[in-house]
Order: sequence, then C-alpha cells, then structure tokens
Amino acid sequence: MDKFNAVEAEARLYKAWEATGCFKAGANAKPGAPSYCIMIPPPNVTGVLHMGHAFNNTLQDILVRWHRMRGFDTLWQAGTDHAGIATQMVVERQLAENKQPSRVELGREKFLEKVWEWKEVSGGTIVNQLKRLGASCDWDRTAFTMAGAQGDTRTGHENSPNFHDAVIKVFVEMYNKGLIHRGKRLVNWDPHFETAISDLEVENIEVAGQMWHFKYPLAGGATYKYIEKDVDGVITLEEERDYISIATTRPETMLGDGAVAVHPSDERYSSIVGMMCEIPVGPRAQRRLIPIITDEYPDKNFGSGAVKITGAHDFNDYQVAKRCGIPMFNLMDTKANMRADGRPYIEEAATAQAISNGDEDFDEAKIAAMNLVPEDYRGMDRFEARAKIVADITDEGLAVIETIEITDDDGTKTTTERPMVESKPIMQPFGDRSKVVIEPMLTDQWFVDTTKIVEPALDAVRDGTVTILPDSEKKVYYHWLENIEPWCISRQLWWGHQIPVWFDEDGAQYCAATVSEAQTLAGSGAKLTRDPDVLDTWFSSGLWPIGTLGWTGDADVDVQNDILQRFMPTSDLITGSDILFFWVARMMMMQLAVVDQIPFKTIYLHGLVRDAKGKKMSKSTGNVVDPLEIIDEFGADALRFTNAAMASLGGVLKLDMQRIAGYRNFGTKLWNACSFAEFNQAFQERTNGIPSPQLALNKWIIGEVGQVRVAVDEALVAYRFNEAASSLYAFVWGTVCDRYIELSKSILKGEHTSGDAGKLETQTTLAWVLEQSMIMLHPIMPFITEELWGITASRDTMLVHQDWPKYGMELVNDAATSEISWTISLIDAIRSARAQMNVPAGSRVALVQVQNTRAGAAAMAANMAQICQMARITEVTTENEMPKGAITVSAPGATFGLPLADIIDVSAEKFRLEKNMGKLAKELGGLRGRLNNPKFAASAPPEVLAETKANLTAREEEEQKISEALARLAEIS
RNA sequence: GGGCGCGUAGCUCAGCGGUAGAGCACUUCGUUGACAUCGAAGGGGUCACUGGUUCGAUCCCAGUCGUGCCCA
Repeated sequence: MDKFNAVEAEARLYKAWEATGCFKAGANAKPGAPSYCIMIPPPNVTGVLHMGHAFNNTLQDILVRWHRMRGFDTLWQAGTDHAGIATQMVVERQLAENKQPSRVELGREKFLEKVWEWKEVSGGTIVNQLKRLGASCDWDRTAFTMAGAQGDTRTGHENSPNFHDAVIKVFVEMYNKGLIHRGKRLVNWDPHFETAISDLEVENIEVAGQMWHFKYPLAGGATYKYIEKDVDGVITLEEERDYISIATTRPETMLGDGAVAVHPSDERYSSIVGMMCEIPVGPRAQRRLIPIITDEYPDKNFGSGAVKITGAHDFNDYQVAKRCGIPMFNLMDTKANMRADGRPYIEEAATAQAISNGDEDFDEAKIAAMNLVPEDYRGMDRFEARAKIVADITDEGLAVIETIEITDDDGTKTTTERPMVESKPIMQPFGDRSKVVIEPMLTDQWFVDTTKIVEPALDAVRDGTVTILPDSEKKVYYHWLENIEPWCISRQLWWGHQIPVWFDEDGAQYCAATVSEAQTLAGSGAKLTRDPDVLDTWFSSGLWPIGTLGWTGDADVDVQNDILQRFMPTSDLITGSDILFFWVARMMMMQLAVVDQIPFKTIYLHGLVRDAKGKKMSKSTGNVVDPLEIIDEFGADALRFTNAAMASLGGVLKLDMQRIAGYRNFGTKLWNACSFAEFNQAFQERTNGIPSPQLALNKWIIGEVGQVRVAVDEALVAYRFNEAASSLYAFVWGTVCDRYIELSKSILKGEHTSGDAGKLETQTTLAWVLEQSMIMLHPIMPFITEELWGITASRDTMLVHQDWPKYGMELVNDAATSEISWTISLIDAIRSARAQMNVPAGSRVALVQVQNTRAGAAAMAANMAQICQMARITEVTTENEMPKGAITVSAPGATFGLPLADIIDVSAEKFRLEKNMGKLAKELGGLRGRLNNPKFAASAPPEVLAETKANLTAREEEEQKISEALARLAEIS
C-alpha cells in the first residue's frame, strides 16, 4: 500500500461523494426513518473560512454523517447570509480600488447591480472552502438570505427558496399584528456607515478619557452657600457660589443640554433646585438658560454630583429627559459632524429659550428640526468641536480651576492654578465593523416589540422543549430575554431587504408586500414613497429555518412542501455562544411568532477558537491560524479530529499545532495498520457480518469493538465529541495496534499452535476490526477512512453510506477477556522487568514458571507464541522453587522468574523491588486504614467494601512476593 | 459594579464522592517482517488556598486568592 496522499485523495473523494449525490436530503435514509436536520449557521457571503467556521462545521458534519450512516432521513441545509454592512463595505472598497464611481455616485439601483455582480464572482468562496473541510451539506439546496430580491441573478444559490418573499411576508404580518412600529428613539448610530446599528453590534471598550469640569452660572447672578461635608458630617468646604459645577466627558454635547439634574437627596444643591442656569458656551447674548431639576439618576459621589442632561446624545440622559419632559436637541448630522442646517443660531436659540421658559409649546418634530449649534461650530467634526468648546470655555474663565502645588528641582514649592481635567478610563462605544465611536442619535427607526413575542421563546427552553447545551448558557439566555429591549431592525443601507412600507404625502404608513397593494391601501390618488431603509440582516437570518425550507406563509402551499414538512422543526443547531442573542434567540422568537413552531430541538453552543495559549486570534496580534493552511499541511482529517478532541462541553478551545500533528500521526497509524492487514491478506478473507472465531484473542477484540461502539454512540448522543474522539483514538492505537495486532503476528506468521485455522479466523477478524474502525471513525475522519474503505476491498457502497453498527456489550466474552488481559499483564511485567534490569532488547531469555493458577496456565499455553515473541522469551520451564539469582516477575495469581544471574545487577534489582514496595506500602496504608475504620464498614456500600477487601488481598499477595524476592536477593549478595 | 466560568503532571486538557488519567513535552533503550508521522520502558501531581459536610472530598457546600469571558 502506498502512503496516503491527503491532498490528492481529499479532492478526489469529495468529488466522488458529490457526484453520486451522497449528501442530498434523504440520501441513505432507511424507509420510514425519522428525520434529522441541521441548519448551517449561514456564513457571511463575504466570508472566508476561519478556525471558528472550521470547528463549528466539523461538529455539524460529525453529527450529520453519523445520522446519515445510521439511516436517518438527513438534511444538512447549506447557505449564506447577505450580510448587509459587510457586503456593502466590500463592494464599496472594491469600487474605490478600481477607481470606479462611488456608491453615492452610482445611485441605489446601479450600486445594487454591482453587489449582485460581486456576489456572482466572489460569493461562493466560503462554500468551496467548507468543501475542503469535508462538510457534507446538501449543496444543491444552497440558500441565500437575499434570494428572490430585486436584481437577483440566481448564481450560486440557483435552487434557494425565495427568501426575500418570506422576509417581506413576515414583516407585513408582524406589522399588521402590531409587533412592528416606527418611532423616534435614541439608537446607536454608526457615523462611518451612516446607519443605525443594534446594541449588540456595539463593542464597549475602555479607553483613556478626560473629564472636564465647567461652571454653569446661575441665572440673574443668583448665589447660594455651597457646603461639602465628609462622612462624619464635618464641614470640609463652605463657599459662596454663583454657579453649579458640572463634570462631563463630552463637552461638545453641551450645546444640546436640556437641563441640569441633581439627586433629590443632595443637600449641596437643594437650595437651587428649580432655578435656571446658563450653558456656558456659544455667543454670550444668546446663551440658553436651562432648569436645575432633580432625578434619581445622578450619583452624588460622582464628579460634582450634578449632571447635564443631553437627551439626544446619551442613553442615560435620554431616560431622564423622557421622564422629566426635557427637550432633546440633536446636534449632529449623519456623519456625526456638528449640524450645519437650519435657521441661524440666534433664531434657534431664541425659540429654544421660549420653550425652556414654557412660553412656547414644542413637539418632537419641531425640536428635531432645530439646530442649536452656533455658527462658530457648525460643520465641525465632533472631536474638533469638543476641543474648541473646551478652549472657549477655559478662555472665558468658566472652567473649574484647581490649585496644585509644584515642587521645583531645587525644592522650592509654588502653587499654580489650572483647569480641572481628570484623566480617567471611560467606556466608549465602537461599531463592531466600522471601529469608529458610536454616537447615540435620535432618529426615526423601525422596531420589533420584542416583549410581545419573547414569552414563547422563554417557555420553550424553560419547559425543556428546547435544550440548550452546555446548561450554563441557559441562564444567559433567560437573563437576556427576560430583560429584552425593543429590537431596532431598520438600517440606513442599500444592500438588504427594503422595508415594505410606503408613506403618503401626509406621512401616513401603508405596509404591504408590493407597491400596488400599498397603493390599494392608500387609495389611487395617494402619492406614495417607499421607506428607503433596509432590514437588519439578523431579521432575515432570524427566519433561516423556515426560509431555507421554502416556507411561503400560504398554508395550502406549505402543506404540500415535502421538505418543509419533513425537516421543520429541525434537530440540532450548532453555533458559537457569541451569537446566542444575535441569532439563536431571535430565531426562537421569530419561528414561534410566525409559524408557532420551535426552530430546533437542541442548541449546542461553543466558544471562540483561540490560539495555543488561549489568546483570541486576531490580525493585529498576528496569531491567526488559517484552517486551509492546516488542511494543506496536515490534511482535513487531522484538523477535524483535533476539533472533535477539543470539543468538550463548555470547554475552552485552544488550538495547538502539536496536537494537530499528533492526530495526523493517528491517521497514519490507522493507515499503517490497514497496510499490515493487507500485507497479511486479511481483507481477502473478509466476511460480511460479525466473525465467530475460536481463539480468545479474536473473541476478545470483537468484544472490544462492541464496547467502543457503545462508548462512541453514548458520547455522540450526549454531544461529547471529545469523548467519542478519545475513545476511538485509544481503541485504534492502544487496543488494536499496540495489543491486538502485536498479539496476532505470530498467528499470522504460522508460528501459533492454532495453525491455518487460527490464521484464517485471525485474518477475518482483523479485517472486520479495521473495517469497524473505519466506519466508526468516518464521521470524524471521513477522507482517510473512505480511502481505506475503497482500496482494501471492492464494496457495494462508499463508506459514507455504510450502515452504522448496532452491536454492543453482547460481543464481550468474559473468558476471552480474562485470558487476554492475563497474557498482556504477563508480557508487560516481563518487559518492564527486562527494561529496568537493562536486559538488551534484542536478547532472548528463558522464563521460569514457579507458581500459577489453572486459568493462568491455560492462558499461557494458549498464547505461548505471543508471549515468547512479545516478551522475547526463548522457552518456559516450570520449577517448584525460584532459581537462585532469578528476578521475580508477577502476573495475576502467578509468579515467574527470569534467570538472569549472569546479567543481573543486584543493586539495580534491589532498587527496582524496593521502589515497587514503596508504592505498595502507600496503597496498603490507604486500604488498611479504610478497612480498619469501623465506620467505613458500617456506611460504605457493600460493593465498595468487597472491592476494597479484594484489592487489599491482591496487594498483600504482591507484597509477599516482593519481600520473598528481596530475601533471595539478600542470599546472593 | 452585576452575571457566568475556570484554577488537576512542564504544556494543553479530560475526570467530578471510593484515594488521579490522556495527548504532547521530558529521560533511557530500540532499524525485532505495518508504522521512526514508530516501538518498549520510565520519571513527573499535598487535584489553587482555608474551613465545613461525609466513614471517605480533586469531586459537594462556604469563604479567600488568582484568572478568563459577557453585560453595565
């Protein structure tokens, strides 16, 4: 047999699987079999395969291949996500690189054509990369979340259901049920992409920030006594003030302040609550006066205890402003520059003052239209405006001044005054894609009233209809859903499902699937304009299960949809715990809201794949591992086996190259074992069905196969991929290669008493054992096992469709097991003694049997050839007494000697025996201690008691033997 | 600050009431008719710490320390 050529074989085998339709829905299904379905978490159409995908898809493929081999009606649904911002970003960048007109220059329609063109060329990248991993998805069913939208060229997702229609249908239904509404709310605004994003798309990062302290003068020159006390109530500061001190990290938003708030219990300010104070920025003549109010929000111990309230630019302030009816003035445009629109500042400020004084009514729209940015700052970048405002206030002497003492080099102390600016770490929000600072912005957006659809999603998990693994993630799920916020689903992008709502000239809304339906609703005279926004990508991927299965919302059609009926609800969802909220929870809510069905029965969540040291992989750290490079170097099977071995429930995923190499070696090991079997004509003697041999060796290994099958299935049923992998690893390498094959060699060579009959049954058994290994390893290592399957015999089906075994513990033969384990322990004991006595590995020595049980003697007789070969023994003689100068070797119930008088190093032997004695003494101490404790006998379960006693007897026997050996040694020296 | 984890061999991790395991790394030996991507034999652990429950705790409980992630 040649060596395994992974690169060549992987491509060839994958092609063969696909060509014969091995992965199609229902392939290899037994008649009437239950269905099994996994929805692939759709990778972004812009995506390239990274370790997270490789890990996640390996687990899915293991489950899918395993179920398919077990005859389930299996579907692994493939597809990609249109990924709104990411895709728009990629195409825009490409336009810029190719010096083509920009998105804005092209206009919406032309730009979307460019996106579809890009999708045709590059959208299939990740699909092809998943194939290299061996993913057995039904690629003919590849779905796309924008399938059927305007401009769709139907390339790369030819058979996708019309996802767009499904999304629009759901939006209209939810709108009509009152689950979706439009409103002006403070949202996270990404000034780079100029769109709202959801709070989940915001990363809060701690950065070095500054906090400035400014004086807001009291209106009309009013003054008050400002008193500060320490914890004991002792006055530490008392002064007359004509201002209130405000601390802020965002001075540029001062222009939009609507009030100053203090805590109701804050005595320092109680005398001025209700008074007006002046925002200390802008042209002096038009400075606005704002009220000093009380609210629970300010923290007395933070800053000065007084907080400026800027409802349109801060989430906390927004809540205060809403509670207290404070106007919220928007200061920035969509790029987060200071607004340059509207009337001159003088007029705007006068109106604002009238509102503040209560002389003029206001509503949301009126406030929104007002621009309170003075001309000096209009059009400035928000950070430039901040610097200028700080400088202007400081120049005017309205910054709070602190006095500090400076010690010169020569030791003289001077005091100096400077504006009070605290440098402190602050949490700043960044866009997860754009990486720019997110601006809270008051805009009109569409929202899903999640509180109205959240309960069924919670109940399904609470009552166990849906299982979340690992269990600890349940709490996270509950916590988020129990405190759910409205979901902002509109995005100011072009690439996405455009919101199906039209406005007439009065701003009335008409929600319908098509413009003509909307027109009908509005009446023929109405002039309609469609909302330009698109839906959040997660809104459409929230419908992934039903959308990919072709749900239409038309009951008569859907009932005829065989695929939908067979596979919905799906079985398992395997995904990263980082998208539990983004995606999993939303799928739960939406499927339950739309079709009143759970989307899947079990949710398996896993962490991020990290580097060997546990660091996140990132481009900037330079520790990113490319799965395709790993596949090139070690083969897909090695990467897959590593992924399975890492996948303990809730475990941290640390990817170590040495480990991958180790599993590559494991594949080679299996290959070489098969090569050995082929060399010994094992596969020529293969039979269908479980062999029924006579030799204990063969009976034993068949029992071991039965045990490992049970272990593997138990592990996979419990989603313990690591246990399945390690059971198979230990079985193939430790049991089959190191034990069974070694013990079979003398039989296969014809050196065993069983002769030709023994050889034949061993060939048959060996072939069967290896075939079972291939079958059980196939879900984890599909390529090398399929290749071995193909080259070792001519077969009716490829391994991918081979039946998964059902046998189990009934294959275990106790007599055979004890015979072989006795034989192995004798061989091990001899080998250990030889190595420690420095007997050259090549030299053969005699073995003396001094005492043995009948079973032991029988085991020895039956396996004499193996013992002699593996322990390098020339012959076995029986003596009544241990010969002088022989070293003692024990097997269960038996004592042997190795007559090594010539070679023996007495001190080395003494050392060896004493070391064993030491180990024994420790064990004996523990055992005797327990057994001598009357309470142990009284309370321990009987089987534990019996086991402990048996253990003690065995150890005492051993101790006896060793002390005898030591005594003999003393005689020699 | 709140929540959730995790501290077990040099490293990466399993185990989770009956006295400790794997892989890698390490040491010694080895071209014995599958395999040096290998074989054989070894060394290595007060299972973070302190209390408690128990006949018995790495495992359960409480606290401490360290550490990671998520949310404010």
